[in-house]
Amino acid sequence: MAIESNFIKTIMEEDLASGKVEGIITRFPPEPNAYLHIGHARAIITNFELAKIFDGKTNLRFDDTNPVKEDASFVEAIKEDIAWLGYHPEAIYFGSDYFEETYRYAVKLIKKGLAYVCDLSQAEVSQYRGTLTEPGKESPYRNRSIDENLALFEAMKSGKFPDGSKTLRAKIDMASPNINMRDPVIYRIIHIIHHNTGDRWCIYPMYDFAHPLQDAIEGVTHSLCSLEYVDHRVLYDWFIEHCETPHIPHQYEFGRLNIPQTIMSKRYLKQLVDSHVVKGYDDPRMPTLAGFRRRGYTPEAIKDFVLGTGLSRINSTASIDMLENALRNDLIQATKRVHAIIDPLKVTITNYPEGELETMNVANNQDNEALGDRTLPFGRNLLIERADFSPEKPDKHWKRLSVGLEVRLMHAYFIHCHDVAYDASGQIQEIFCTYDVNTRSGSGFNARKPNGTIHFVEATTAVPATFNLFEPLLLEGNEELPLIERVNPHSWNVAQGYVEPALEHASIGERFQFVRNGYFAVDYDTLDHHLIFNRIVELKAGKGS
RNA sequence: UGGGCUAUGGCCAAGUGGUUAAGGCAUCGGAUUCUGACUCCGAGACCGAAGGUUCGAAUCCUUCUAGCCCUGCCA
Repeated sequence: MAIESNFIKTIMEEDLASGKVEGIITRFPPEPNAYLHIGHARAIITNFELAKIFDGKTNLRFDDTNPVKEDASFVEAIKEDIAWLGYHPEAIYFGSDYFEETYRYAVKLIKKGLAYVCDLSQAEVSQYRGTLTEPGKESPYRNRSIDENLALFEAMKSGKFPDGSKTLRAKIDMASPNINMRDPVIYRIIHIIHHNTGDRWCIYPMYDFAHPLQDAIEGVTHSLCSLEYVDHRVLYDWFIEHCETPHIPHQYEFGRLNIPQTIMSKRYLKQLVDSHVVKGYDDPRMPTLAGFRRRGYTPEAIKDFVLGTGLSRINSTASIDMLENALRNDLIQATKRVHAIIDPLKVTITNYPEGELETMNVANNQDNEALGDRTLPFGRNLLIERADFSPEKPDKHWKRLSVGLEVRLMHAYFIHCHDVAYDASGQIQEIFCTYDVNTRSGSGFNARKPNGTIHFVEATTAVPATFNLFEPLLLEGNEELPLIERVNPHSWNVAQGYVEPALEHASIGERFQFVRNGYFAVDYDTLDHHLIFNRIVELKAGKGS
């Protein structure tokens, strides 16, 4: 799927046409303080796809200007997720690579009388800032001389002052209705080891100051970000203008993409991991890209979802159906369609000779010859899905097996049920059927129509398997409750069942359509010849079910 | 009257003055089917509200309403 038309694409086309820019350069700038989640996919895909359309470039830039929150381990995880999505950045940068340059721009602002060292405490700065409806007051340190500011800033840089004792602030307008313009702090003192620059620096630029400069340094033409930065754009432009960067980038904002009941906040994701509600950021129930990957989602599906969802200046909430539909669309042509019985019910074919077995040759995917074919055993002892049998036909829409009814076993024969055995507790233990030799799959038999088609597995050759039927972690219930209590506690259900022998050597990560049971992927934790499958997504329900 | 952003069918979303307002998801009918899957037909909005400009407006203007963002030395 290609990117749909959207307002940013239009802007780029116009900029190119008018000669405002010569080429498109975008960037994806994550802060390395958590794993990427499905919400980030929109930003990643938008930046890369847009640049691709115009034969431009996209950088990956780690926005690491706050060493107290960031960690090198996240850098690797983020790189991996982006590569998984199929994107290869033109270059990988760190905001911290530009600390020297950023510092020089700060000095430049001081020299122009546009920045000053402020001794106000954090609380005082907050007080002086005013409120949403009242203007702020100017800092008493606002009019220090340029020389004094230069000396003080130099001293800040060389570690003469403790954390929080001083800041460098841009001198703009304490009465601005836009609070971001009320002399924003642009440098703060933090004595800590930075994951990239070690102890070389003890002053760190703020996002608002660093980001436009990073964009300028890299030659970014269209700096895309989310809606909450709209109010920051004037500041962005102010820094670009007054720092007189050789290159002038522009910021454009778009809305975030949410999924209902899904946790889309780094803070909460961290909480789930730290509290062991999940087994890690890549737990298959997590809405992280790593979680989706582990669960068996394909990057193509995520891309199609994001692209199909479009882009606008609205924070939108796309239904999970869209994501699942994108996944099914990808999987339906890419996966082998095989048989698995998740909740087995014994079937004995009473007129089939004991001890005999025959095999059916079946295509792995009737719509994709490239997937080859396999053999499927058939014999006297079979297993079918418990839900595919009812002692009596429940209603006229029933298209499965009942006593007195005949159904087709997919890729095999018609069977007719004539008896049911119950155990002591009244549960159905086993059913007895006869088969019709003339109805063998592929024989072209069409003398009569079966009541439906169900799938099966031959009991003596079937391979035991464990099915993880988990649901993604969803938030439910009272929004007042703590997050941990709102997470669906039964999100990981396990079933023991069987798969056909062809799957015995399935490889980790391989995906299948289990006919009538949905799509599954072989999980990482394959144990002792015992296959484990994660359910990725269910088949569409269809009418009457 | 702090500032900013947004408002198109259940959910996304094209559309930037001119035929019956694209498309996807979901839903509901129907056909087909060796998966009740897939596929294939068919069905739905007068564009937040009210005015106004215009021969003509979802697209321009006015007013109103609703939602979201902003008072980190976070990003």
